[in-house]
Amino acid sequence: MDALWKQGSSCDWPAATVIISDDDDAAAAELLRRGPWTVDEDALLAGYVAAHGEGRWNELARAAGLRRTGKSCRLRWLNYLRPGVRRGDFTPREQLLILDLHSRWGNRWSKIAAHLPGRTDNEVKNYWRTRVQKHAKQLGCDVGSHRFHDAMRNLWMPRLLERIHADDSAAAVAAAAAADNVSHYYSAASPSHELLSSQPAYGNAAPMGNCARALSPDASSVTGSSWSSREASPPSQFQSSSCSTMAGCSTSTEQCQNNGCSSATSVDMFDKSWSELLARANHDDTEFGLGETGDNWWSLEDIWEEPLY
DNA sequence: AATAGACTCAACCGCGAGTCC
DNA sequence: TGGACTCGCGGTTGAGTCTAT
Repeated sequence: MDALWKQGSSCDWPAATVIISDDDDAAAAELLRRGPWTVDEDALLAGYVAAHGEGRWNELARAAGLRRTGKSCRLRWLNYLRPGVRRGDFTPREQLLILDLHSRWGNRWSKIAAHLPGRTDNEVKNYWRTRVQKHAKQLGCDVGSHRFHDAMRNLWMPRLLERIHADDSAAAVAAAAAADNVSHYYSAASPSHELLSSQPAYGNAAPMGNCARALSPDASSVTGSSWSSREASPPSQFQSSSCSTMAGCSTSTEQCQNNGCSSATSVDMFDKSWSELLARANHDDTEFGLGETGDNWWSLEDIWEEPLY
């Protein structure tokens, strides 16, 4: 379609792009808006869906008086207006789950997003393309390569686990202090999953410890081995990490940063430490455990043996 | 302060599958 | 059976924002 694009300055809608069809007769009826949605359009769409429900998007668009395609309405509703849509940075738990599920299913964004309550396939896809592929580029390899998968398993995922443990530990300590009952938490010598069980449930998701299992029907087909399933401790590059202990990261943001960790307020905590870890791995002549894993991909279940809640 | 390049993410596009007539 | 239509998915784009120089 050789459509003519212009800014819709003459219509009563806020400035936006409209399509004028080449067909003169249809032009008047084919004024379709594109580009960012306005508040009015959002209200119109949300109100109509609330009253009549989802589905039949083309018909809905016409009936609601929206100068949008049904496709556009559906996308706007699902990715933005739908109740329960979560916005903002991905938490370390979500990042870890994305890495794991992508290793199983590949670019099945909607399937992956279905296991991240409130997240859309578009968000997951964007996260992968911007964050993950950026790291692959830094490594000079493809995201589908063994090298990158091993880097994720041996560098990225343990780092995320550290962060999750640190955050949860700090939160637990804070909660205990607030209750003026700190000694109870330390003297109980409780395993982490008991400690963390006091944490509020994340969204509507199942607890992550169970999540990796419950949400992975084909988990049995994943046969990859990893350091945690064969060793009692992480690879050397992580044992030597200045931030390899929970205490190293949980005491304070400042200390964490001084120790070489990313800020506790930085959700994509690996961004700032990627180069550092990469350099360390190269210095240690580490090939990301490629030889140890053979042809098998890593699995979240391999490195996440104890429930986090 | 200005500019260029990098990055993010909302939105669009094309295509295949499913449904209806 | 097959054509029209709808839906949903994955890939791509580009405007706005951020960051480095």
